[in-house]
Amino acid sequence: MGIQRKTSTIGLLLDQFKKSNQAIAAVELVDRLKEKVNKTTVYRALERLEDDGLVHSFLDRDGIKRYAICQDCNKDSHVHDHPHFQCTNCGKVDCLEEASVNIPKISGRTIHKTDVLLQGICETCSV
Amino acid sequence: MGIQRKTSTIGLLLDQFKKSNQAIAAVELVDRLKEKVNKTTVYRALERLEDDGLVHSFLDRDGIKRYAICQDCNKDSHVHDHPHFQCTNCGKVDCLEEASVNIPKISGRTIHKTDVLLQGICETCSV
DNA sequence: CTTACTTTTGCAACTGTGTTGCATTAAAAT
DNA sequence: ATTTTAATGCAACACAGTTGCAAAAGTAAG
Repeated sequence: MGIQRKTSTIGLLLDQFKKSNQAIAAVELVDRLKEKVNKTTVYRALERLEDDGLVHSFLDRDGIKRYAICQDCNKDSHVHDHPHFQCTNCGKVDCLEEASVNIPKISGRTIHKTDVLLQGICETCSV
Repeated sequence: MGIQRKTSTIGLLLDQFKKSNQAIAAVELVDRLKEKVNKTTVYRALERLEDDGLVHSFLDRDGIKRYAICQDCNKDSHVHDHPHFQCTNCGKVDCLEEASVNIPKISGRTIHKTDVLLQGICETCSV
């Protein structure tokens, strides 16, 4: 349904995304805002942000829902073909906007969505 | 820890995988065997099968754990770089053993595991 | 075939993420 | 200021998967 009203929850969430370029777990956002906003509200506000193309969501290696800022999306066009990277050491997740993954044609099947989750060691953890 | 004893649970599970080439949800297996085996036992037996390289597991679009037969794995070598395909209409999931996805090098990060979940319409549903 | 040893199982209770229904609050339009 | 309806809080729920522990069942040894 998208965002109809500018509420404080929406503002607080956008602030969180501005602080870093990482994909943040929904539970993490619930926790960060727990003094100010109810968890149901956080989940529902994230849905609205996603409907409007401001953020996109995906599941990480643990099946936990994560949200990250969108670069060039809006209410009508959401394209998220970029892979995501999760560090197996620190657990952080990044969008790899610059990397493109080539998906081969699969006979008999029509592909509409591609989810790529790469796992390994990030720069910070590889010292 | 792997399989130490040939139990009926292990046999029942392998039978299920022999029936089709699809990736079966753990909950689905629990349900199929619910008259014969306790759900905890199913989860633990699947773990053992995976340890021995007989099956591999991954999360589907809903974050549900699915298991599928391995082609050429064993206790020491598990390689599962093939993509998985989930039909958005019927929900079925297949291993695309033949398709290979090309993952670009990512500067500063070492990739150890690649999970690719393609979503779209399968042959049966596209009529 | 009996015994001893250890893996596997069943049960019950629990975790954790995410969802639902409903009454209340608060944007925003009139 | 009043009305409208989106957004919120709360409590209860849903559901996949896990844990601890006692009982059962493989397996090897005698």
